[in-house]
Amino acid sequence: VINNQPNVSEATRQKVVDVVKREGYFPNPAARILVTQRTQVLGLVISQFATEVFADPYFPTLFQGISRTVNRHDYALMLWLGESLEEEDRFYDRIRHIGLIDGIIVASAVDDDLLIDRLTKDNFPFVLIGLPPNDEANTVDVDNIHAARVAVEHLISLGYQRIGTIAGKRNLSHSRCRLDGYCEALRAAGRSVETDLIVDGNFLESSGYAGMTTLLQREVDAVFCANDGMAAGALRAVHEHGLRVPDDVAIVGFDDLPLATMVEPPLTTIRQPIQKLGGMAAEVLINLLEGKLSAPYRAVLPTELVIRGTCGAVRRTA
Amino acid sequence: VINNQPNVSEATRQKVVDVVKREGYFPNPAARILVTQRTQVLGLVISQFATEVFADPYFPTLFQGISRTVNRHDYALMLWLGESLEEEDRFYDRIRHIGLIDGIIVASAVDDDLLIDRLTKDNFPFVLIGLPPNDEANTVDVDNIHAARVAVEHLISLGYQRIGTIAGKRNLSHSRCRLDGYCEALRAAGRSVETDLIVDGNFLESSGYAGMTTLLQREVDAVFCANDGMAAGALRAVHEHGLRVPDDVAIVGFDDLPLATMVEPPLTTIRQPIQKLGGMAAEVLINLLEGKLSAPYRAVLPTELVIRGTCGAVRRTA
DNA sequence: TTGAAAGCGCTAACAG
DNA sequence: CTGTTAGCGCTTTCAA
Repeated sequence: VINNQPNVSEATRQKVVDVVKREGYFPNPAARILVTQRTQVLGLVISQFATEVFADPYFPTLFQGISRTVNRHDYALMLWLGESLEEEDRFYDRIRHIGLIDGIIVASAVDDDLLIDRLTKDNFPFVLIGLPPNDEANTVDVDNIHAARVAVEHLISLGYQRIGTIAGKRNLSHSRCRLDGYCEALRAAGRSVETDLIVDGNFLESSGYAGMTTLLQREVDAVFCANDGMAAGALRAVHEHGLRVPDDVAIVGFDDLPLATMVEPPLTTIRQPIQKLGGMAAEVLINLLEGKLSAPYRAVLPTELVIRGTCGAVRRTA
Repeated sequence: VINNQPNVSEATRQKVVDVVKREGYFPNPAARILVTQRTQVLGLVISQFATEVFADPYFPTLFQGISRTVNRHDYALMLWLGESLEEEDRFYDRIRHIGLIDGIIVASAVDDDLLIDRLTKDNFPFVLIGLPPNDEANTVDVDNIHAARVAVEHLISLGYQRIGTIAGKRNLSHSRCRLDGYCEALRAAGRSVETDLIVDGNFLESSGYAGMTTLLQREVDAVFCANDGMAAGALRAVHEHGLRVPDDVAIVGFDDLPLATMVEPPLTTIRQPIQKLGGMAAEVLINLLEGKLSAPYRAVLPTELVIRGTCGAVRRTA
């Protein structure tokens, strides 16, 4: 009766339901897990690297998307934040064997992530938010290359000449793709990619500030930042150098977080559907677990260029 | 052997350890839970109201503190984000009975939170981050009243005359305490509390902006904001009105989030040890569960006034 | 110090 | 359609 099986008479069902109500009965999940071998719990893993950017609203937004979907399917969600790298071994075992989980969402993996390797080798179900690291992995992502390309093409179409970029850490597929998109756009427009105009950041505001300080010396007139946080830092650097945005320097960000509308001028940026990305990851994982989808499954969500105030109108023609 | 019991010979122990290694054996957690009645899992609940402010770095920071402590004790962490209020009933049952958890950390409860009532009534172990809602509750918090008072006293000591405040939602103990502290400081200085100078916010940047816009019309020369996000909004409003900070208007925030140093001028604010707050909550809950602490347990963590650039030097004397 | 046995609360299979 | 039973993998107790 409890599990809504079809072959019970209405009378019996009613009787049982009554007793359940009266006694406040709940099935013991541990016993159920023991026999079904299913926990109805998903694990969400944020690897070590990400903890430094963890305060970025990107993650909470992702959580909300995941949580909503997980709740709707009557699953639960276990959270694992990576600690130091040395502990990764122990970390993996804990997640995998003590974790009581049916599958894992990996929210932010670096290249050659130990976790991904192990998961793949052990054939444990997981969905990665990012680029597929191997042929078997299930992934959910946006097309970062395309999105970045759109951003930079926007800059080009407005007539900017020396377009730099502040990239994220190179061991992240997101960062590399956005950088690739930047290069593609430049080449497609018949321009050369100057390595001088590519500086490294780490997604934090401070690194955007530092990166922009460098780029300003190299006389860029526009910059594409791999996320909004760095774009905000870049904006601050431009202002502190006594220059104006977008008159002297244009800026495009990536993410479209709330802060994009809080800075002055508001940020032109690429919107990615973060919440949906999380929801989709959870949805895919659950469907995979329930056999409604077969691995490897890949989903790509659309992005959108949001034009605000950091790029100005069309200005010069080359 | 597995559970490190004392009465096993070294030889046997070694033999077992070898086999475990070789076979890659892990005890089945469900079976263990079934018999021990302990899951070694903590639940972290963020109630419905908070989801709107969830992107504020406050929560990720709290998570990190909790997660670290939880990991160190070899516990795991289950995450529950509140959904719509109508669902609260179902939500409670899920957390409580399907949740596989030994205890709960409630990160942000509103007054008369259904969850708290139920937990208390059911005598289920939990730790609340905030003010004790009843005599039995275990809590971890900072002294918000005192902290707010220090903030406003700072403003008073610098000679500001018309000091307003942008408060958070009144159904949150944090908000009320910070407002109380504001009032206390004013009264202690022999000033009257003008209700005109108290405006309501919701912890979001936008509400700080709106609140400041109102307060500017009422000609404040200083404002205490219940969090840094609103302080950033207030700052934006002041700038857009063509006024300068701190020359025309002084601002004090609360939290000391990274953004405090990212705005211009950097924010004078109250620093609260968010990560420690989370760690302490987890620590207390675990100790409670393991009988090393007895309920009700209360911890109060210290805060600190961080002076930066939004309050200026001493200027006028009354 | 070790081995054997009971039982945690459930689901699934099968007999009535 | 309903009632009974075996067994999931562990911990705990008790006997050897």
